[in-house]
Amino acid sequence: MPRAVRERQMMDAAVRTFAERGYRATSMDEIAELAGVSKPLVYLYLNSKEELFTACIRREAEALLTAVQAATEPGLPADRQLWAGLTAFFTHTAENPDGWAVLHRQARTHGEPFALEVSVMRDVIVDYVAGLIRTAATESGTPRPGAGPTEPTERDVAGLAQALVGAAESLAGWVNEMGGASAKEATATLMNFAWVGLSDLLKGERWSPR
Amino acid sequence: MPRAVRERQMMDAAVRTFAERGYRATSMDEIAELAGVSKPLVYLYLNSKEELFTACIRREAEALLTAVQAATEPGLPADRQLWAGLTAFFTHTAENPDGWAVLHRQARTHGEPFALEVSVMRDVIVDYVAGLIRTAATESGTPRPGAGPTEPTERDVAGLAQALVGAAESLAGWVNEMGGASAKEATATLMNFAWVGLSDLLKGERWSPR
Amino acid sequence: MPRAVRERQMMDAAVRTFAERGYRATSMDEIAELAGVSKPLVYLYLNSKEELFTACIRREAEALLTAVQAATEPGLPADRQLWAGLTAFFTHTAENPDGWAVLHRQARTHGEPFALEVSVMRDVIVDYVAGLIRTAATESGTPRPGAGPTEPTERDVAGLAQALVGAAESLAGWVNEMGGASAKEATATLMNFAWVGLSDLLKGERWSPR
Amino acid sequence: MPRAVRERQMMDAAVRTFAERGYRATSMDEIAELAGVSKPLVYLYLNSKEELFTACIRREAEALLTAVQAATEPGLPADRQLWAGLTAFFTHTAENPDGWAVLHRQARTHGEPFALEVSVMRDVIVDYVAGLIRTAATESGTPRPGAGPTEPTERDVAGLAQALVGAAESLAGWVNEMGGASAKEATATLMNFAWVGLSDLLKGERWSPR
DNA sequence: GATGAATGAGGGTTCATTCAT
DNA sequence: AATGAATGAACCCTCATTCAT
Repeated sequence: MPRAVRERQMMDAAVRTFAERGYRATSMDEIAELAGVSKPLVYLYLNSKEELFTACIRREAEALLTAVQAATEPGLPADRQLWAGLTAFFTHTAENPDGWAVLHRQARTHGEPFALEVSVMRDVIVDYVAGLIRTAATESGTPRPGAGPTEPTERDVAGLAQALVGAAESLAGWVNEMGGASAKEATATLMNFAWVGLSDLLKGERWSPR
Repeated sequence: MPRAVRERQMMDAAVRTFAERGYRATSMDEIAELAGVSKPLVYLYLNSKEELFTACIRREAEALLTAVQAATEPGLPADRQLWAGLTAFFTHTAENPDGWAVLHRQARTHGEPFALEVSVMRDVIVDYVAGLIRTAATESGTPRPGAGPTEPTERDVAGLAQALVGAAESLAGWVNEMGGASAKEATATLMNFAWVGLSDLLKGERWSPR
Repeated sequence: MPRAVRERQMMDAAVRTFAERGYRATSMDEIAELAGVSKPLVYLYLNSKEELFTACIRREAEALLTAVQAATEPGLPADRQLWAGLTAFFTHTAENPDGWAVLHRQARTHGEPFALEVSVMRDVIVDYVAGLIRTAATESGTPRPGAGPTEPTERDVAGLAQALVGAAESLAGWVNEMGGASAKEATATLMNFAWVGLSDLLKGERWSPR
Repeated sequence: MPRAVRERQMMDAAVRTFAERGYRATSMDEIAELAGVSKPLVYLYLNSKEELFTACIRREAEALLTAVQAATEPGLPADRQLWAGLTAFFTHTAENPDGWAVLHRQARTHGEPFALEVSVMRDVIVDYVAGLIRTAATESGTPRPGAGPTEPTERDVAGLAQALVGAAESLAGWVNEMGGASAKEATATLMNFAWVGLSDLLKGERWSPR
């Protein structure tokens, strides 16, 4: 059996087990057995538990990023791009619950080396979303006359992007657990929730205490 | 030294270490050393690693819930309540980053017994937020004439609450990491992001593709 | 509460626990709790686990020996003495199953220091029984004319005594476990089994293969 | 080195150490060192201390039973069968003192799971002996005229078998300790002690107090 | 006379990792 | 290309024992 195939089997087994049990609670024996190979072979191909976990993170991160990027077409207006990206995101995480668990739960909980790996990908996404928000601000045309400052600060944009991504992550987990809610539904919820408010925000409306 | 004091020392050490390393990667030796006691004493007072972790989760969950509940006054309008709750939430998590890490990252990643513990608390919060949204829908008065259906379905409300809480959780991490943003800023970001859009949503505006 | 009483409570608890769990599996905590005192008090009175176990062995050995010796009257014929002794033995072990378990099972299984203690008592009994057998040989009068050598060798006597005591010990356990069989029944069984054959033996009868 | 060989080495070491120190006082380190392997290997092959101990008990019980059964020929008269069995028993226990110690002392002292294991074997033997006694009763021909009831009750037979086996067990220890007495001598002692009296017993003679 | 507080030491078990084949 | 055999190190937990009060 060619090496590439074997490697994929091992990583599939690893992702599944890491997702279920967590990094520390997963033993190399478990992975080897689930992959149907002997333990030394796992070491021969993937060197160590740490490298194996890192490889899993990278593979799943890349798969997720690719799925999202493939769904967005640069030419479209910002809201359409966000809509497409969210749909792809919810679809992919629903189809790859283990990969998503590894990225979202496991990688971020087991110390710097791994958290960093996924943090990079997350920053790429957050930056991308921030870009969409900025574009939307530009597209939104003239602010309502007499309204407050329209241009959100960089810090505002960063916070908004952060919040939007966080909300999406949270919904992804919810969709997986509750079942029922399709990727489309989740996307609609989030777009309504965020975009409608966002557009008002860009027109200068603000909420403030009292 | 009296037992109660020692116990608190141990749990402080435990929360800190669990937050940093994760449940499995934390050794009882580490906790004992950080608490300045011998390992058997930890067992004498807290019985087992599992019980210790559970005790940490419960303590931190209670502290967070108490902080949030103490900040909200039932009489106020929904948006003011949400604002007060969010402020308390961001303040508390910023002041207790380790406790927050245990609740948000560690407890949910290490198997049923622990995840359940924190899931209960989260559900309480999500339900509370859903209640606020429902109240807001009632308070919001007459819908814009000619607009679509105003009353959001139960499922909508649940999704919105889920997304809002998820966004808040995500921002809590961001606040902690980035440092600069104060609890007030984070609250403002989130209120603007969510509430402004929410009110439009309640008036019947919807975002839809195309 | 006077020291003597406390000490007896502790040793009662110790005998019971040692009998049930064995020496190693019994913890000082268990004994202290069952005795209703604090652990340091046990150490104050009985110094160490080893000394405590030894004290238990000695107390129970003495009680058993005393019970057996009190039952036998030196003036009687050998068979009556043996009968009286066996009755006392079965009665005492049935009434003190824990003490008997400590002597017969635990003390002999947990290494030299303890095994020796009980071995001494056992040797006293075996020697006493051997004496009875020797007396019986003398009392038995003239051997059947033409028969083989009547006087059993010292080694024979020792072996017989050993076997008799072993049989008694085995029956004691059986009586305790099966219940039902009273001390009298056990004694009768053993006397019939051993003494009848013994008297023939002394008359020169022997069993031999072929 | 092949697994089967290693396993036997480990069990040999285990039997020896358990016999000397007892179950609880024996550490897996000790066994591993005596077997000349590392501790993890012991666990890899034998799973746990408990299973290891059980395996030892089973192996030794089987070996003893096999030795005794191989020595007895079903066709022979009862006394010859008993003689052959006893000889085999004393020979085997003298040649395997550690195995005998594990069965007779350790297994019966360390709680239900183990005691049961050896209790089964002992019951097989006691039943077998009881069968021999019953056969002897039948073979013994006409009772002495005018004597009391010849047929011993079932309870009598059980008690006699119990006593005989107990005596044998006790003598086995004595043989091992004293060294000098060979298996043949021990057998002779016991046959004289028990069988001669037994035959009189079957003829209706009884011992009774006074 | 009695105890709450505390620990050094050791035992059962698991695991990531390597080597000879 | 693949594995059976083997281990150093670490972890959870328990226990006999002491001291200050």
